[in-house]
Amino acid sequence: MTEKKDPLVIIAGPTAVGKSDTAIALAKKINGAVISADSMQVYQGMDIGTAKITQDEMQGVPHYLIDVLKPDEPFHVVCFQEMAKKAVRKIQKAGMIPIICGGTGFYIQALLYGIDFTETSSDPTLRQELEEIAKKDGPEALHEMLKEVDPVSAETIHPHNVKRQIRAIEFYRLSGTPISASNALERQKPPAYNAAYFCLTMDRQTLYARIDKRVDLMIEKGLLNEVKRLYDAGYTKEMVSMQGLGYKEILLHLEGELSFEEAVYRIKRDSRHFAKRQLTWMNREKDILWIKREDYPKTEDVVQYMIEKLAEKEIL
RNA sequence: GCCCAGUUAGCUCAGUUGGUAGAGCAGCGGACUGAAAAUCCGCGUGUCUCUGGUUCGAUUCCGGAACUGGGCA
Repeated sequence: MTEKKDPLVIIAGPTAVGKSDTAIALAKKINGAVISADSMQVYQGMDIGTAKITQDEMQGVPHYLIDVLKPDEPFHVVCFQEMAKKAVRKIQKAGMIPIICGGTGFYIQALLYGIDFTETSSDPTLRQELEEIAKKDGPEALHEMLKEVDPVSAETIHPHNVKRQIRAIEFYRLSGTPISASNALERQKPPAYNAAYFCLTMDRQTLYARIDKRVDLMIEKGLLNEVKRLYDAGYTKEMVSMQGLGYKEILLHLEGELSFEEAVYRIKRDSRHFAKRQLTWMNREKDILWIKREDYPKTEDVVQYMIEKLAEKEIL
């Protein structure tokens, strides 16, 4: 407790709950700058489907980690962590307060707790090999492999969850230690910042109605054309960016596998599922300050509440 | 008006040779530490449309009614 940790404001919550607006309103009040914690808004040319805020909407508030990559460039937690850390420092140097705003809980966790990913990297060739094994001999074959090198992970990771099994095996191959041991260690870390972790939420029905409406709006704004443009530019559904909600479905439609109607239906449905997953993640995060939109219908009320909390935590 | 077919979970439909029923989707819950808008897991009681009859017992068989869809007038 000798040195004081750097301040950090976090605004999280499910998709369509109103995070971006809140972040801008707060930033204007407290001289803040926004760092997007979003795995899709980093990509250029993906504006409508990610509900990315426009230059106008930013109202002069600086934004980081938006439009920084081309859709064929890789992006993942470690990229996020590095870039976000840098952005935090830069914002602090400018005498401003960093506001993390986004719905990717995993990313926020990685930054907040300073999870150490550096001891291993990733190995695309190995991943591919393991993927083939899963395809040929079934996911159970991978599970058998995992059991040998990391029985603890084999217990926790479901045999059908190919992605997580691959990562666990990869981790062991590269580091010589089981990922389960590393995770157990990392889990004990205290937050690396003096953070106020806000999570916006609202009644499920209202949220779902907002999601459906927002998807309709995306269609009106020309999501189809946006995806067509990306498709024509040669971006394919194998890319991480094109697995974003709204993109993968429209892509299937463009390739003739889905009617437009079905694509839209799926975007709405999967966005609802996504929102639920986001909430599940937040539910188990520690020290979250929940804000129910029913209790604070106006953005200015939310901001007012946040400022009170920030003062309590001596962030302001 | 007549003739067929249907009516079972929020939706689409199985099924019960008569012993009160189950899939997919939706919905709900959960996991997650270098793909995370990804990936994966768990959860199924509902007047079996209503109403008479046969039967120890009917959602199931028979009669009638209502509604829906199709055909003929």
